[in-house]
Amino acid sequence: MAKNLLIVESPAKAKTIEGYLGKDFTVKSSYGHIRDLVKSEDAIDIANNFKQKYEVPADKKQVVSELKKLAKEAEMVWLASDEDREGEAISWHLYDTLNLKEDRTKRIVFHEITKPAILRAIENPRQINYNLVNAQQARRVLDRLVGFELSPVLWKKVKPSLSAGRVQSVAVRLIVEREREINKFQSEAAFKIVAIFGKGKEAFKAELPERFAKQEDAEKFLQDCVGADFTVASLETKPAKRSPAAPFTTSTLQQEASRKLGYSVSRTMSLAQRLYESGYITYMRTDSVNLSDVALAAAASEINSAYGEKYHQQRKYKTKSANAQEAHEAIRPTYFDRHSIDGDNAEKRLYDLIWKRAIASQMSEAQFEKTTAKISISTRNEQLTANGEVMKFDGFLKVYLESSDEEDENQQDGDNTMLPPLSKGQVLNLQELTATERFSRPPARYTEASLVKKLEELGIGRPSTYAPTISTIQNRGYVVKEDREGKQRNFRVLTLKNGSISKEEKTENTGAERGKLFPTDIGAVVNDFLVQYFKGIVDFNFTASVEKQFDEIAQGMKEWTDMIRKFYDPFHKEVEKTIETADKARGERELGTHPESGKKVSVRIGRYGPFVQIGENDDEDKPAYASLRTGQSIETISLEEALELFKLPKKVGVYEDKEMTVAIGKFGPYIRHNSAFYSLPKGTDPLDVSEQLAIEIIEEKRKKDAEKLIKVFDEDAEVKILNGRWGPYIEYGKQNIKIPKGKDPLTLTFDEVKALAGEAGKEPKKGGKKFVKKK
DNA sequence: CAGTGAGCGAGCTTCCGCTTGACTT
Repeated sequence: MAKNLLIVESPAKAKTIEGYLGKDFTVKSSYGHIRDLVKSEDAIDIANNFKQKYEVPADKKQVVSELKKLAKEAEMVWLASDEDREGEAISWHLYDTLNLKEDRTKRIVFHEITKPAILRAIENPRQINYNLVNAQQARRVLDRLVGFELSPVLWKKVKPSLSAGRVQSVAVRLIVEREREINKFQSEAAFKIVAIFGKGKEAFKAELPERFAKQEDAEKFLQDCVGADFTVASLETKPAKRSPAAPFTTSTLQQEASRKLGYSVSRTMSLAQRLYESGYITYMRTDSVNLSDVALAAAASEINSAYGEKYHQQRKYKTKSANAQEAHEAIRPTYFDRHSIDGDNAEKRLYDLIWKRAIASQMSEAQFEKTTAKISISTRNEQLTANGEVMKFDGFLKVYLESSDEEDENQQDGDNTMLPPLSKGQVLNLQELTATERFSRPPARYTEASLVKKLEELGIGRPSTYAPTISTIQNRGYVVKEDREGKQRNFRVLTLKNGSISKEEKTENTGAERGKLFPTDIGAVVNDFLVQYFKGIVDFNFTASVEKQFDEIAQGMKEWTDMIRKFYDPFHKEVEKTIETADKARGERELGTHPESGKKVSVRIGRYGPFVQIGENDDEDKPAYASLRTGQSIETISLEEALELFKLPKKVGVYEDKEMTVAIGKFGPYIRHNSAFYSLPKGTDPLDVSEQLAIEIIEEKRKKDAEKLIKVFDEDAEVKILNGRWGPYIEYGKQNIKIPKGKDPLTLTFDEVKALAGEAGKEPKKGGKKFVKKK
């Protein structure tokens, strides 16, 4: 039995370290926290100085009992959890739970998993820092108190099962407020002037820095340019440079993987986890941009041998975020000379991104020569500007270019172009001059990754929680990630060519979105409720201000119970007051009156989501109801759109003695007939479907289904074999079952099919929970 | 892929941060 037991947080880390330390050390992992507050109400004894009640969760019992056993046998236990608030608390929980003894326990820390760093740590043990532990307890207790007092308020005032918390509620607020900014945004049009001079290879573009708000001014400008002289008025050449970005942290990795590879935040994290467990990269949940000395040296030697010494430039980056805890290194390849890895395509691409970013971070800057030419117009006072850029030395750009969030349209056609040789006073030959109507753009909706970026800037959330937070706000129904179709918009283009001006109207698609975060109505209502009654909690600075106090606790300058008391008492009062006085929040909005009946038309949130109501609840004839459709919201729906909803579902006729009804569902418009669904062909207006057309659609679908059918097993046709997109499969009630390799679908017997259904272990899904009245 | 939409009834829900697998498609 080894004399020493060393405990870290992550099992992959434990493996690596065991290799560094040899036989005298057993290295084990705690798998993160081993204890948490109990789930029940009495987790925190508020009257008794917020005394906490902890328990070892079921899935950690085994880890704890193994560690207990090993600790008993070891001469010395080394607590090597991360050097941050949570890590210190993990060490203390271990100390307490494993019943460790002070003289046989040492606390050590390292920020990088390299042999020298580990050995140095072992040479410099210390004690558990209880100030830091207290800061963690304050954090934990505050989050529990906020979450478990606010959520029940929402259950009472909005809807059951909702949630609120220090982090998620701010994330939702950001999305709700951004959506409102976009909705109230008034786009302004202006004409942008672009000139093309010269021909063929010598051709280049110049722009007018100003834009014209009115078409007549743009037209006047083009008029004036007919037959005008264009002369190079000035020519300026300046050197410019660009420096590489810091190596990845969790948040920047998520952003770049989203922009460059199109990965969702959770996909990036699970791929990174696999790379980490395979030993290809360092730890992927980090807020540090720091590289170890070992890594700096390895990167240097790799760059020198692969690209030459002039491409190397050692750089040490400093974090920009105020509450970074920097317990780990930046995310980097474990070995810089490993240019590619074994793995699936997605893993390879992510590794490639990490490798390039880390290597580039240690490379020299790229050098450019930027040329600006100003071009005067004989008939006008304004000057056109042409920009050219020539790369003199590629530096880090040899391997990596960071992408940006803003798709700036000026950037795309203006920069990175070369100008032909020009001289001052040179007269230019105008090929074409255009005035194109351009529109100012609303702020961009958040993607998962840009939301993470924003949260990090606000100091809200941690590397380990960005991905789960994004899932939570979607799971609660506050936010949806969606594509939305854009709208057609006309814009005008005036062109001066060969001495004459032509006008044209073109169309473009605008406002189309892919994979963006949209608030739902329930998200908006919950947000407004929290902003109204708990402004302090959903304030963007709330986390920053409590973090400051946690820091003071960590430095021993503040008592954690005092801090929590000062927060809790007034907060709890607000909670009680709100429960007592606040009205139920339903986000109700009146749209106007029904043009025929004169009844009130309103929208609000109901048990099953947002809906329109025509008439009052206590009217003699019952009100009519209709649910809102995907993409519609309480806040933006118009009276006309609301009334449209009542035109469907619509009975369009009878076929085979059964009614056909047209309606709009989750997947678009459809015909319902005899409890079967038939999608309408694209482009068909659901209000315009005749009996004849409906019958055609149904017969067409049946014909196609019949072609797919291979074999029917029972009379009700609930079990059959079909030809699917990827080959034959069994339809077993509502479940689809794959036919195993080597089985011929034509010779399968009913018993074999039943066995397959059983093997798959697929019981029909049970319906939602139902309330059973107690007798 | 329906239509539903009051309050009542009983007993549920919920936080943030630190870690991985065990699940299904």
